[in-house]
Order: sequence, then structure tokens, then C-alpha cells
Amino acid sequence: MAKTNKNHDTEGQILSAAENIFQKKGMDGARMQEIADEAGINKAMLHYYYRSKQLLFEAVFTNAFSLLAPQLNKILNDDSSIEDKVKNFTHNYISFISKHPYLPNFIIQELNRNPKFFEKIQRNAAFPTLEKFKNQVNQEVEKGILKPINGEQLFINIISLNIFPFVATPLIKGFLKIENKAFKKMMEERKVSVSEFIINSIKK
Amino acid sequence: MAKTNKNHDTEGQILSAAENIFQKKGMDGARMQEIADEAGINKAMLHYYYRSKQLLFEAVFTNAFSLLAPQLNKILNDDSSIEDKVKNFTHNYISFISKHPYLPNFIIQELNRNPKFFEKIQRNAAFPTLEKFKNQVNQEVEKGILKPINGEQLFINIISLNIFPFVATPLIKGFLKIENKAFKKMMEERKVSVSEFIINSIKK
DNA sequence: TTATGGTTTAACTATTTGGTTAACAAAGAT
DNA sequence: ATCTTTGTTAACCAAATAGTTAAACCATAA
Repeated sequence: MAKTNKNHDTEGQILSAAENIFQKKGMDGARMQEIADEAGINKAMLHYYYRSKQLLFEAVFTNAFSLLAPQLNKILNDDSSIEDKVKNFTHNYISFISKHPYLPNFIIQELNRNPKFFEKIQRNAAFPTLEKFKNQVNQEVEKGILKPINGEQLFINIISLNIFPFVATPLIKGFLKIENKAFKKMMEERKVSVSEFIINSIKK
Repeated sequence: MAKTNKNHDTEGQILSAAENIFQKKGMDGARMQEIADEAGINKAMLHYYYRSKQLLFEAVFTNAFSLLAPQLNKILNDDSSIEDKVKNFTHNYISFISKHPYLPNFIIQELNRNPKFFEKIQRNAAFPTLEKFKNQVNQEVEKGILKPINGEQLFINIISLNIFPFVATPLIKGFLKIENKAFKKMMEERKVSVSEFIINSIKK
């Protein structure tokens, strides 16, 4: 029995508006009324479909995380060499985030506010694991392809170089005294320069 | 005329309590009453000394920024080689942040919430500039000490590698499945491994 | 001693905000 | 047609919260 009655995907419109507002303002800064206005829908409907601010927020959060996890999973668990993984991830990730610039900061901020959220997400099927990546790094080090390096530290370095500029955008714009256009150009350059920077460092 | 009357540094106690609360919860998440409780001081005093939540927040924010700016200035404007700068900055910065773990996230978060804050801070005397650093990178590239690299991108890489793990601590703990103790150990290792990682990449 | 002026407190206010409710609308089932 | 279920709305409520106020407090100077 399909969800009929009137209802032009009200539930979806609410979620979409909630994504906009929550990702820009966070749980504490967001207002239910503002989300309702953004959706052009009566505020009571937010509670009708999602019960509470907390639950609506969690829907947005797990949704956001589900967008990012596959990106990571791909680099961590396919069969290409570390070098190719670094190249692909750097290129793909920066492309992806350029389209969703609020995403990384949103996730990091809300995870800081309530670290217990991680448990809820971890039950997600697509949750990334590091085992394969670590083993692969060790193997390539043994084979003499890579200089000796700890897989976990390399992982931290890769995500730091790729994610940080999008988390700290206003800070970087301020230090470099650049505006949006120049910033985007620099991020475009980073699709290549970051992987070069990493490969230069680890390849024997 | 010294500030006499009773007043056991009430103003300072308020600021200190406000730092704790604002840095953990942000402007939106913090409550004036909670700051008053943390300081053990009547809430009206917060307004007596700082007028409004906004102004108290700004006092905390500029204070926090003034702690970080000199660290950056040092690396950017002393006369040592790029290699030494990277080594010193990495070591000193990670040591410093380990003692103030909420600081980077606080600044980044609030700068995202209100990018205009940067203007207020920029008038600060100790505000870091990149000119000298960029020139120095160019010179060392010309001399053949460093591989060709853009100074601004190198700067982004350095601060990304150093700051990101402290901004995204819960995320990294989650991915690596580690707790506080192991995390601290990894950050301790990074005092050396990050500068090695960078030097390996850029040195000819 | 007492007048002065900065400091402190408890009680209060106005507004914001998450959440509820009761009445109403509309679509499908009977 | 009308009954039932689901969706929608405006008005409302209670709690939270930034900010105010008037009275009390207390150290100092005259």
C-alpha cells in the first residue's frame, strides 16, 4: 500500500531543509521554525514525521555520514596499489567535497559535541575498517615499494591533507588573504598536488 | 588607582570559566548560567563585567586566538631553514595543543559560524603573515634545497597535518578503534613522524 | 563615624523555542 | 454517500534563557 493521501513528499522536503540548516548551523544553532520555513511547511509537521529535534537531527547526521563512508571504504578496501589509492582518493574526495562543502565540518563538529554518536553510526553496514589498508602498507614496505611507515599514521596524514582545508576554510582564506575564487582554484590544484606530496614522501 | 573594593578577581574568574564552557560547547551551546555556575559567581556579574553573551564570547575568542597566533608567527618569521621550521613547528605545536585540546576546534568552529570574526582579529598586532615564508620557500627551491613546491600549498599541508588530528579526534579514535591513551601515544609519535613525512616529501 | 561608590545578590521580565493539541482537510475504503 | 485514516494548520503551552533591576553589601576616604 503506497503512501498515498496528499503529501507531496513532505517527509523528504523536511529532511532536505533540515540538512541545509543543520549542516550550516549545527544542532545547537539550528531552529525548528527555521527548518520549517526553509521547507515551506508547517512546523508541526516536523514533529509529525520526526517526533523531535533530536531525532530529525540524527536522521540528517546518519544520512550525511552515509555519503562519506563509501568514499573511504573504496580507498581502504579495493585492490589497487597504495600509490593508486592515494591518487584516486585525493582526486575523488576533493571533487566530492567541493560539491558538499559543509559536510566534513558538520560531521566533525557534531562528533565533538557528542562522541557517543559514533556508536550509532558504527552499526552501519558500510562502516570503514582499516585492517586491509594497514596490511597492504606493511606488505609494500616489506617489498621495498614504500619507505618504512606506520599504516595508521599514513591514514591520518592522508585524511588530514584532504579534509582539513575544507574544515578550516575561513581560517585558510584569512591567512592566505584570498577569496572564494582563489580558494577554489587552490583546492583544484590540490587534487594533484596533495597526492604528489604524499607519494613523494612515502615512495622509495 | 588599583581596582580595590572586594572583588577577588571576579572578572578573571568569569573569563576563565567562560573559556572552559565556550571552548567545549561553542557560542550556541553555551549557557550564561552554566558559565556563572562554573565560576561560582552570580549570573548578573557576567553582564556587569562583560555586558552581553556576545561580548563575553568575543573576549574568549580573541584570547584564544592570541594564544595560537604567536606559535604560527614563530615558524613563519624566524630565520631558520624551512627544514628546521617544519621540525620546530611540528614539535612545538603538537606539544602546545596537547595542553589545550579544545582550542583549534573552537576557533575553527566559531570562524565557520561567523567568518566576519576574522576581521576583528586581523587588527591584532601579532597577526601572522605568509610573505616571508613564501619567499623563503621560493629561494630554497631555486637553490636546489627543496623540490619545486608552492609555498602556500606547503603551508596548508603543514597546518593540515598538525592541526587536523586534534580537530577530528573523535573521528580518528573511531576509525582507528583506539582510546585516549593510544591516541595520545600516536600524537606523541607525530611530533617526529609528521616532520619526517613533510621533509621526505619536499627535500631534494 | 559616616558618606561614597564600586560590587554582589535574588528576584524578576520579555522573548525564544521545542513541543502539543484540537479542529480541519482530503483521500481512499466501505 | 459516509466513514476512517492520514495529513495539515493555527493557536497554544511550558520551559529555558539572555538580560535587568532594586536593594543590600562592604571597603575606603573624608
